Amino acid sequence: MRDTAPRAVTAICRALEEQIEHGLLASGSQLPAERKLSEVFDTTRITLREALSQLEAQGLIYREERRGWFVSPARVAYNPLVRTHFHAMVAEQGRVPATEVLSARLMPATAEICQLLDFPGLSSVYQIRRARRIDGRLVLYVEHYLNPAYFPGVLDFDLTRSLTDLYASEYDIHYGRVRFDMVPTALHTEAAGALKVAAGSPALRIVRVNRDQHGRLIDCDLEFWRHDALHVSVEVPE
Amino acid sequence: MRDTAPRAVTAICRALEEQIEHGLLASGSQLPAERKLSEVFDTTRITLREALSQLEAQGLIYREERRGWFVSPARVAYNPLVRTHFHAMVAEQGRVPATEVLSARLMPATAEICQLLDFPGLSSVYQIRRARRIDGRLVLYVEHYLNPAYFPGVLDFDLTRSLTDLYASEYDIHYGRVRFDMVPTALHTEAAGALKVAAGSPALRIVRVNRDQHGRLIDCDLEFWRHDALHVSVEVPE
DNA sequence: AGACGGGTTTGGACTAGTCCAGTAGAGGAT
DNA sequence: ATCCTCTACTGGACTAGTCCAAACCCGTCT
Repeated sequence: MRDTAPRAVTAICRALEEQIEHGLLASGSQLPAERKLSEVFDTTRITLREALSQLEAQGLIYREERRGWFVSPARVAYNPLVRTHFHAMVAEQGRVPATEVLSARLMPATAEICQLLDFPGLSSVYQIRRARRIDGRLVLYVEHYLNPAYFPGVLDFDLTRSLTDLYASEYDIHYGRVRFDMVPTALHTEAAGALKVAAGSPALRIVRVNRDQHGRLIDCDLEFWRHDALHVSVEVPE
Repeated sequence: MRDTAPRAVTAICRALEEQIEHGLLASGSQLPAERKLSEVFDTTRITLREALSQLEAQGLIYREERRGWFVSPARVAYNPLVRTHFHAMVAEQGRVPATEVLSARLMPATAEICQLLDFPGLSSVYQIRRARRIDGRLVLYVEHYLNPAYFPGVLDFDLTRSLTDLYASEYDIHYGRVRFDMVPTALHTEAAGALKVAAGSPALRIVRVNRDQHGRLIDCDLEFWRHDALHVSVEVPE
């Protein structure tokens, strides 16, 4: 019984999965409109959208707000143990990185940031908000919080660059110990807006707390990755 | 305009979030029925369910098939760099672990397993399927694949135990290098069934490939975690 | 006490629409 | 050629239901 009549949503998912796997729908290409698809599968748009959401959760397809559905490109590998940065990491994997600065300012640190950077209450921090792309697709929203004591005048530099490079060349500060915390969750409104996707889409939240070569807490990053854009790869030595 | 009339789904999410954060809905407790909630918020069940799905994506609540919605308990920390196992890890964090064996057998290795374990085609492997709980809640579905050459007769032991311990005490084999690959995705039908949740719910897929003290590939695990059950914590030394 | 049975309640799945708000492209004015 | 406006089309949000099957509770029969 179950095999002869699987639920409609499952059937639609399978059909689309198959098309994608067999390359009939190329990576990055757009799917037909929801209304078209609901006709093709002879169902309502609600049911069809349920199926699309499921494929989105799997990471097979993604949507752009009011533009349509697209086949997800391959994920990039993210290795927290390898000391690198976004541009180098993406380029190494044969993809094209891009960064844009959304805002950069000195602001009062939130309670969360105070805790992460071991600040007393009512401290100030530099906040840099950036959005990053892979092959033109927005995949990452980051908030960087820098300890102003170590980076005077940092806002005057070109913040499109890798901060790793900037720290090294301008302040002679290099990353030492790093702590990562990765949480599968959903995008909050602000991150969703920056990535031009619906709030509540699945995401991977990565909190990085960085120390320099002297063990001092220098900055932390709050990253929100599109959940289908990466896979985390860790090689643990003996 | 946007602030005076946020969309209904967002409003419902906020209301529920607030209740949960302020402890009015205790961790693990059940929410009222969908029909009740849709009355409370004066909307349809579809809209209400949309809101619940969003909170589920965030990891704030979770559902049990045909039983209802519950407030998610706290996540456990998963540190790939610390050589430990499920039971020890969970117990250390003051939670109660449990394991059940779903099946255990010798079977032909799939193409994927052959690749991971560096087997030639048409090889055999031991497959052990298990489901694991934290505080009674099903959170993890695992498939272990063991190289039969190194673990003769392994199926005769109590497979509820930690395999790490079993390897050490019965075969004098200890974990050496380990490779992790973590992918945010959705549960496939089989894993969903074992965890008693809807297929397609968000999940974290972790593939572990393990070597022993001599550098030999001994086994690999395909893990499917409920996405709201864990956060991955990595401490990178200098 | 324990097994069975039947009704109630719950979520699961789906139909058939409406109205709204951005996007993008065609065509005309400059 | 460039800019702009207008429009068709896209997804986003939502309403108002129906039917089904599993889970649960409770009472009865053994």
